[in-house]
Amino acid sequence: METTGTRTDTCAGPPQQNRRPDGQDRYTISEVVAFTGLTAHTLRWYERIGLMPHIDRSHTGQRRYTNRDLDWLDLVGKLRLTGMPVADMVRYAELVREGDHTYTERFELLQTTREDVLARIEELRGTLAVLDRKISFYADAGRALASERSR
Amino acid sequence: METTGTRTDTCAGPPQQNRRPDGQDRYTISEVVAFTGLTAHTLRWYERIGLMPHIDRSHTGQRRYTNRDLDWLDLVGKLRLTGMPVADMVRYAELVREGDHTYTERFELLQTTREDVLARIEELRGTLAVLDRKISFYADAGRALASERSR
DNA sequence: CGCTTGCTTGGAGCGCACTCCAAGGTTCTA
DNA sequence: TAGAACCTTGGAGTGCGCTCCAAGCAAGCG
Repeated sequence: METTGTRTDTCAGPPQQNRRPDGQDRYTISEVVAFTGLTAHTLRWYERIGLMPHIDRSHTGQRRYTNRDLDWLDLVGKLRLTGMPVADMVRYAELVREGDHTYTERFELLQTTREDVLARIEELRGTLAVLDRKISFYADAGRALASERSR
Repeated sequence: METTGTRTDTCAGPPQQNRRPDGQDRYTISEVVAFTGLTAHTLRWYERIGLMPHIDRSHTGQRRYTNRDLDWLDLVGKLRLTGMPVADMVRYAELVREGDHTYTERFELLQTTREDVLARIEELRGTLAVLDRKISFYADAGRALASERSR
């Protein structure tokens, strides 16, 4: 049976530790599932579309992830939260693979993303203001109804 | 030809005015497209899935939106920005249609949404911190490379 | 009157990000 | 050494939120 989103009982949570020290960091896919909250399907899919660096294999061909891979997945998770399309993340991954001469392009991509995140936060603040107005309206209406009932 | 996302040249922008005063507020679908930035397809689809209140029709059956409808679409737009699923918005619309006795339920739904938005903002802040760290890393690397080149 | 533009409908299609399946090989535990 | 649990692959399927299509009616204009 495929282990799919098993015991991530509580929600996402902060970056899980329990990592092994560098040198003994050869995690199976299901360990990475436990670390990241992603499914094994998604991890393999990320690899297929070029979102992952080359992943080590055991002598029988099973994936063995490293601490570096986990770090990368942390970053991907963060970028995902910003709403960045997977295609853009793949672009970034390609730049990383291409080597040092892509530093400026990566820099620009990150800065654009940063601006997007700031804009998103502002949008959400605007929405929060609207929600707060509505909520206080309903709170007032609720109080009015309650005093109506108690009369 | 279907008018689809015509002259919303600049980006979303603040809530457009140019509304007509209440009483003469009978907008065609293409006017609402101009106001909201949504497509006519999307507006009809919103109606089909129950996300809109009943929309007035002209004597020949064409939609005539009111200022109230525009207000509702503004709210929907804000909620959409929070990532709230359309199904949840439909639920909220149903509660509104069902009348006053759903006040508490609406109140709770809005409060839950408010919490979600706050959590989203916090997530984005976390991502921003990561981005800033990476950006300053690349900025340093860029400077190092520049001084390398100038030697 | 014809022409263009806009609006109507139900239903089909699309892009994204997964999500799952089938069939088979591997690894761990008792 | 049996059996359960886990891993592999390519490709197909899913759910969401639109997005578009075809065929037809309606309104304004020269």
